[in-house]
Amino acid sequence: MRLYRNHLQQKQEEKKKQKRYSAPWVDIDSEDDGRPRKTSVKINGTAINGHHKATSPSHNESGRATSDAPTATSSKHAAIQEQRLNLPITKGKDALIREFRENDVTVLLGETGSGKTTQVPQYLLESNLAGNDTIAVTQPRKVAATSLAARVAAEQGVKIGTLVGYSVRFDERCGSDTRIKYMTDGMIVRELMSDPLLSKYSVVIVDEAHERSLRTDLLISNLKVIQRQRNGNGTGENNYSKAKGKEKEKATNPLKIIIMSATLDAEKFAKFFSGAKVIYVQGRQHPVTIYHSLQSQTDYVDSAMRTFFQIHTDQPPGDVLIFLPGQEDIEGLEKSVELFAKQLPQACMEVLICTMYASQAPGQNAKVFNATPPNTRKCILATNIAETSITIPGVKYVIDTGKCKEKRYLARNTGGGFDTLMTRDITKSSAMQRAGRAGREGAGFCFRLYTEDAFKAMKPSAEPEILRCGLASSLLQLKCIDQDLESLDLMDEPDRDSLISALKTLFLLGAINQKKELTPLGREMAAFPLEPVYSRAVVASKELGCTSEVLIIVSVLSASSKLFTDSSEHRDAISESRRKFRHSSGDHLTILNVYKAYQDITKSESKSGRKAWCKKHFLNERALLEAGEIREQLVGTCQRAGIDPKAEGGEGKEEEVIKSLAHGLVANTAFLQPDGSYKQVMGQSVVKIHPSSTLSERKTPTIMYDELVYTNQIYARGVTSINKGFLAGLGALSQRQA
DNA sequence: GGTTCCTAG
Repeated sequence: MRLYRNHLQQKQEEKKKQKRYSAPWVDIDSEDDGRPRKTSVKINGTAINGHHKATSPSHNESGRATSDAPTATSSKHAAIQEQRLNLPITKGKDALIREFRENDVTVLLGETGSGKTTQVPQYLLESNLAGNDTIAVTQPRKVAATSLAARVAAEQGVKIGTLVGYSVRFDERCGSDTRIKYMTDGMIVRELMSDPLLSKYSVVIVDEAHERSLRTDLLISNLKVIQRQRNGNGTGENNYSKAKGKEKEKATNPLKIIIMSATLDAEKFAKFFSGAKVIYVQGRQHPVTIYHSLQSQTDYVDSAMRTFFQIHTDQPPGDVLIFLPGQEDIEGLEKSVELFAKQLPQACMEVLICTMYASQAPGQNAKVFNATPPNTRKCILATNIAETSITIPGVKYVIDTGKCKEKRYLARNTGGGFDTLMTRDITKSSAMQRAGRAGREGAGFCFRLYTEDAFKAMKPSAEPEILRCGLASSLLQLKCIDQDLESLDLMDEPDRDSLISALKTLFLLGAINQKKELTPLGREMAAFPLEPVYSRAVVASKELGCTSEVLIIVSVLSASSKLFTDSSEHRDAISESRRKFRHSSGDHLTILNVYKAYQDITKSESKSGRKAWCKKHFLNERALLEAGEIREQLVGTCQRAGIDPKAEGGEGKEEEVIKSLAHGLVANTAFLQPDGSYKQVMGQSVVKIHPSSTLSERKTPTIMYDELVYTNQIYARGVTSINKGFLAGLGALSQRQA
């Protein structure tokens, strides 16, 4: 395939002639016949099913299903049923049911669009394989859980929260009659703490297991143990009738496990469950023609731009999705595409640029879903958010830079104790997932800004999260159910250093003792859905009488969206506006000021007034709303734990708030050195206050911080000035010698 | 002078 290069670009490229690629792309996928592939269900390599009628894809698994209200008219219901029958998985229904009946553990390998996530729970229910208990279907993301539940409820013709329901943080739609329950993996891991055998569920379906989130991994390990306890010492044979005959206590109802994975790792799951059956279900995806660049492109932002204009000037209509590692590159590319688009000849289609990344305001993100205006091509610049979380309609072309950013925890005893955030090459499965985004609605094209050899050299799939992140929080949760990261049978064992780091953190906080045993304080802390450093602060605030303030601060810090919006464009206006909320002690009390100011506004202003106020002060209202929900939840936890959530230090008691936080952040402290940098109290690292902090550029003698992140340097984020004498009182200094 | 993506009765 040859790509047209226009005059404008040629001028631009003359300087970089040596970098140019003459015949830019190599076709590695010739399966471009414009027809959806035939579908089949294979069991252990054997296809047990034949051809499928070619139809347009009726719905996707990530589910844009909420519009199908359960009050559907009969014709609407009929339409839904027909869509159901046309799913690739439908022809394999009987074979699947047979397999589920015969096996306690099944690994279901299903491509996107196969319908496995919506159909399998219904098959189990309809064939009475779940007995009278509930079928749990876990998801790594909240949106997926809620929208899938809505879709399946519509298919069953019931209202959500009756036969079909969901359970995610802050939102539960379940009743006593709920038999199919979609939930986040975090939710079921929390349930383990009160019901270690998960006795409510007769089937647990772990979806998106290939993503290997920390919570999914912990769930899978626990399921293996639970199944052994509930089914007797099962050796792969069906223990259903055996267990039933015993009529022991209620918890002995048998458990079936279904692991659903998109690709590749299926054998690993099967092996983990001592040779469980693997079933393969093909999906429905339109063909995507993939092109690789002939030479590796070092300046991926620039070559993404050139590739976009090649498509734009040469290819038929269809939107373009460009994958970039982060906000900075997105903003940069946005500017240059804008600039070039203005100089296009009259005959060209217009270019509409949409940007999409998690920290962008929701309204801005939502713009990609607007219909593309006539004679216009959408150019969507996105991070990984468009890879799995969100499906954008209308995309026919994908440009893949092959880069992403990855967070990785560096253990304390290897000179770390902080997260690194680096741009790195993506994995094979990620590259395939990105390419697939071009084939959702019809045949598509993917342009990779890296060579075929570079693709071949990529790692097959991402490292599981358990090898990449801090473990203190999970370890504390496990300790509460008498388990341990060391003794638990895990698919991948975490790093020794990472484990020691987590133990050290919990010991410093007083959550475990020298014998690694859970302390009463640790149990108190574990009740809070917070990082241990923050639950420690909440517990400390009880004595210091300022729980109300600490809950606010900790809630804002735990929210997934950032409180302050950031854009290189209005940098000065932003810092000017922030001065109003600034507290001289640092970021934590500044957060408190912002939250209180917002609370005041809420009393007098309408919804739109609040929104305008946030916009004016460059605040992210979503963060404030989310913090409000978290705070409410924490108030409930406090009440159950016998902590008065309304206890307020009030005016003049700011010191108490800082002290409470310091109980949690003891290990996150540093001293000013003569050269203006900071040195960790515990650890050897030299750190710098992040430029976004109110304390950056100030010479504060002693600081505590929420976290360290290594990007270009080691930055401390969320910084507050702290009294050195008080720090010594917490034992932080003596720990240093130990 | 600068931040991928998720998530917790």
